[in-house]
Amino acid sequence: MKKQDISCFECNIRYCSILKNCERKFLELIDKSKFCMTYGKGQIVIRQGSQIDGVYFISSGVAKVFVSGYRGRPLIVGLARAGSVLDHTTDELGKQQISVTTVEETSVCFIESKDYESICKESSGVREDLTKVYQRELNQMHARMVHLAQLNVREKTSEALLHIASAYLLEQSTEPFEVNLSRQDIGDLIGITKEQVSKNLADLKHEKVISVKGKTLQINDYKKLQDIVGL
Amino acid sequence: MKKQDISCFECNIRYCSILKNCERKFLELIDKSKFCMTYGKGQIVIRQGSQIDGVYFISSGVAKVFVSGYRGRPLIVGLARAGSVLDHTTDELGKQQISVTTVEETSVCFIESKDYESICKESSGVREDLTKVYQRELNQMHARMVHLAQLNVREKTSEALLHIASAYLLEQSTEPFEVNLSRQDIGDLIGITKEQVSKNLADLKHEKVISVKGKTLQINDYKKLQDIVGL
DNA sequence: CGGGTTATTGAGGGGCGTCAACAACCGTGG
DNA sequence: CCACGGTTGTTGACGCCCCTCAATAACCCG
Repeated sequence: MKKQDISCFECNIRYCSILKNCERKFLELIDKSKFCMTYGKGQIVIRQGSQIDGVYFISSGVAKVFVSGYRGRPLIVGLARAGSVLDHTTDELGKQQISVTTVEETSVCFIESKDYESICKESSGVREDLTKVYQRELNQMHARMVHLAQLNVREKTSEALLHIASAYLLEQSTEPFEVNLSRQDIGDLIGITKEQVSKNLADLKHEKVISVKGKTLQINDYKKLQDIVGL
Repeated sequence: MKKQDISCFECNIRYCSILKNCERKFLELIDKSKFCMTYGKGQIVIRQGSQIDGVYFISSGVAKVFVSGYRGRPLIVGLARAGSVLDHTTDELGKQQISVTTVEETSVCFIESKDYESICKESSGVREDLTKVYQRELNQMHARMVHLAQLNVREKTSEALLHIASAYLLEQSTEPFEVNLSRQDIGDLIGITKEQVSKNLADLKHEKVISVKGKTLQINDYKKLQDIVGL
């Protein structure tokens, strides 16, 4: 983990993050109080149970956000990518309720809660965007709950692939891309075993829906994947 | 559904809802712009896809909050009870993303989004509580996702019972109480079939953990249920 | 190149969904 | 009040999906 400050005004996610409508004077405040860090792949950004209270912005890279589950298995509740914000992730006592580890090299910015809250209080731009983020997050979580509850493993595998693609690629690109997630990780995204992931990826490969070679993945047929997931 | 206004100042949930720290002048505003309604059991409060944009407060009763799922099965994402708030339940276009139907006779208050937002903007008390509500909600959803993903049906049944009890009872009361949820509903709370609910309730009954007679349910041993759920 | 992790594939078995038959319950109308 | 049809709940048989375990292969890093 190395520290390297970038100006908020030149940040690549300035216009796609939750701060896109942040007024200039507040962005200046954030710029002064923030910490920027870059983590190598596989490093811990947040550890569940720790007491750091604040907000993290992901400015590049991909990280897995997970909670500890049963019998030693985590559940990956989502993949964070450039533009994602990790907010309100603590309980009432300020203890982190999630863990975050990087999958790629990723850069994050951190603002302490008190600084962030004072800005939220003042800035209607930030507040409105925050509201929308919540709305989307809530609806996404509901969708994922349905997937976890009702899909079979083939459908779950397809769902996981779509989730991964949306974290790694813009739109529905059919470009090959390198994924540093293990089969176990993919399984933990959707609550199935690594063996089932292997088998179902093999199936989808034979059906030419995807191509897999080593860690590179390529999605040839988004429509088919969406059809499998259904709804 | 019948309309019947109650003053916010005399409302039974005034001090346990999200408005508990709402300043007097804002509560006056809410009091003027709100609509109070009482629904009989089994009535629709919100229909997924409808365009009503605003916030609902539950002042009494119990309602199921659900999203449509696969193969005609809904997933009940939670039970709302007195003090619950249904907020940010629409997508960007203002379409409701959840359905809510009453299980008991329940009273709700409704405030239009624009009124609500102007109050959020002004009232730091409301805003802070809202933040905490989000925090809790998010963490609860994560917990439920883990349950959906990783528990077996016996554990899921126990989890559902704890969920129901917390919606119907104060603390961990061992009083019998009447539940108007069908076995199917209980199954839809946690993604299992009604038959499995039946079987597992019978098991728990034989183990004296619960008592069931008709629609009345009694939880004798909370600790045991929590042990079964584990973690 | 070699040891350790990760991926693949198959065999086996059990958990749980599906189906079906029957019982209990509920509101309605005779 | 009982009759009765419709809904809901209970229980069992069956079978398949998917988890577990294991053996082998592929990969990765020093």
